[in-house]
Amino acid sequence: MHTSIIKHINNHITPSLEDIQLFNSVLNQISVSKGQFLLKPGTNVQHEYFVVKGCLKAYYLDDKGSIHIIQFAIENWWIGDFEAFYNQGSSILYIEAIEDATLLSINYNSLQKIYKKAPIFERYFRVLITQAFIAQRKRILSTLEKNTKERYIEFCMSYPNIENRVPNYDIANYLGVSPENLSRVRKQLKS
Amino acid sequence: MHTSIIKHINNHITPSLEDIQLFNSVLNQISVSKGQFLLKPGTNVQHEYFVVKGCLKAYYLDDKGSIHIIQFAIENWWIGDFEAFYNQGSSILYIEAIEDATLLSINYNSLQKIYKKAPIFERYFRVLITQAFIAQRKRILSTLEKNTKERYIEFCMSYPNIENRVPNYDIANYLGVSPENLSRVRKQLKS
DNA sequence: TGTCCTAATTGATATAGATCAATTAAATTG
DNA sequence: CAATTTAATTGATCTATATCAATTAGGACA
Repeated sequence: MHTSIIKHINNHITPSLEDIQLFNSVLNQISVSKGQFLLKPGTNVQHEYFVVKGCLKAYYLDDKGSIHIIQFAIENWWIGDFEAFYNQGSSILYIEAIEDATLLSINYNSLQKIYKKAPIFERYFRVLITQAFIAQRKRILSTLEKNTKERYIEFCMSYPNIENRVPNYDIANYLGVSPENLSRVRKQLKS
Repeated sequence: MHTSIIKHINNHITPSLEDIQLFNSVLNQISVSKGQFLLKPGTNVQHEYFVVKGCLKAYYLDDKGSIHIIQFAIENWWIGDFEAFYNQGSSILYIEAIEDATLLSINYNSLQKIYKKAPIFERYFRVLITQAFIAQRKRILSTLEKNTKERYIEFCMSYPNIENRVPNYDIANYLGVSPENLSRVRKQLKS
């Protein structure tokens, strides 16, 4: 039994034991070490991933060769190219481990079967996506409303302790500012 | 029967006739005229709204008194304070009609009952929220990646014909730029 | 149809943050 | 643990866009 994800599920829905066993049975455990990729653009996306241990980032590489970080994921977060997974298309994102990581993967077809046999999992994923939606709205509002300093503070609070797990240039990238600028902001915050 | 929303539902799921009738039975039709508010901050959010006709905007008013537009909605879009609705909390958003509008509202408790009796609607809303999630991710990426001109073009393409329905200062606000700047950008695009 | 009000445009200036370049600090690795 | 690579900091400019102020254009309505 993959206890960490089951705990996570039980925090959101109250499935029967059979439901849990069904869900548990389709999970696969994966390890990636720091710097390795879980996903690259062009790959057909068959899986979403639950983080048991470690830290990862999902990013987009644009035409000009610039990276844009979409999401960090730490313990008990789901990560993946959600759009491609949902449309069963090919990925536009890189997902790279920032720390050695242990993950659980779930396959698209397995998930569809689960929805059929145990529809309560529709709710689980609806709740998760709703929360992710709300978090994104916060991020958009934050960009519109706040300056770099305020957004850095907000970021540190919403991803607890992440500033010690993720390089600053990644945080700067996530916030959409230059590493130099973030460095100056952090200096101000110290004093 | 509220045909426009039923058509919309049928585009996403294949419910039984009874399911449809159940859903239809809990909808209420509402009219708001241009400039009127569908929702204001502090209100307990009991409803989400489907736009039958018209155009609306949802925005947040920050501490400094600045407005930030979260979303426009035209025909066949859902609008509301999704976070507050989901948490059954009080609104932080204004929703205001930009044109005279006809809407269908659904009540939170009714929706919970529908989820129980006709769980296929869990799927309907999961799909909608997933699409909204994806659209938001695009908006975040767009902000990170593109300059004002590129984002204005992208905006016009993704909300078809909206530049003729919505004032430019609202579009500027949505994009997070000043009206003056957007005006200059539009001038460039003409030539 | 003219008056009033709101929106859009244009010009001049200010500023947050980007970029470029150099230096220092911290992590990796043989 | 020394050597090398990678990240963070600092300083000096540059630039996109904000802000402020004034003018023009459009729409709504009496």
